[in-house]
Amino acid sequence: MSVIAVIDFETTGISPDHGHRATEVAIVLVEGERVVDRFQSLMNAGVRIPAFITQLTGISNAMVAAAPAAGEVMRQASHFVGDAPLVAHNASFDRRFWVGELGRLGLPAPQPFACTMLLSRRLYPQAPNHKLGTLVDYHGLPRTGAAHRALADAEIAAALLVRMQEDLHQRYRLERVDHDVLMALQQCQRGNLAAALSRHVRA
DNA sequence: TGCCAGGCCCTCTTTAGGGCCTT
Repeated sequence: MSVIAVIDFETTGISPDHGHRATEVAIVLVEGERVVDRFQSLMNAGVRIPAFITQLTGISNAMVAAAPAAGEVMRQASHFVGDAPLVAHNASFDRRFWVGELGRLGLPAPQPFACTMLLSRRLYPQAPNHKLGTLVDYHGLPRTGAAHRALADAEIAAALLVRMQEDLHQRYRLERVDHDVLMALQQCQRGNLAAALSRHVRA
């Protein structure tokens, strides 16, 4: 059974192109409907954390100063993910930091990204909104830690992914819900889910 | 101190604009 890596970054801002850096990364490996492994670390990128980010995440300059260097952590994260495809909530954000931080080390970032926010918009258009915190309550998913910390958010995104896999399996009688199915669903037009998934339906 | 983005999606659209989502 294929493994999917669910990733979440905490950062100093929203744009690596403007010098913002990662402060924490967490990765949860999901196999089928089970979490089989976890990776989490603060990292020191040598930049100051704005006060409002500390207020949001609880991650302070002192915490990051005592953490391993960003390069060391990202090498470990890259090794941990390996060839597994990635999933994140609002993946365009985490993908930029994944590519940006690995790029600083001269490391490739070839993994395809699927996005639980885009998938949620497809699957649950009736949800109040598609923020991670809202979807936790909407689906009654367990909270495993403080929001806006990397591991807690990655665990929640992984639980959301499993819930989506279960719903896809039931709604569309899919043989298996792997990363290819998620990408097909993500890229299809709204209201056209069944057609997009037809080649994955059990005979 | 306050600001800095980008991809997706919807609609009073497509020769555009604005909301959502992430930190």
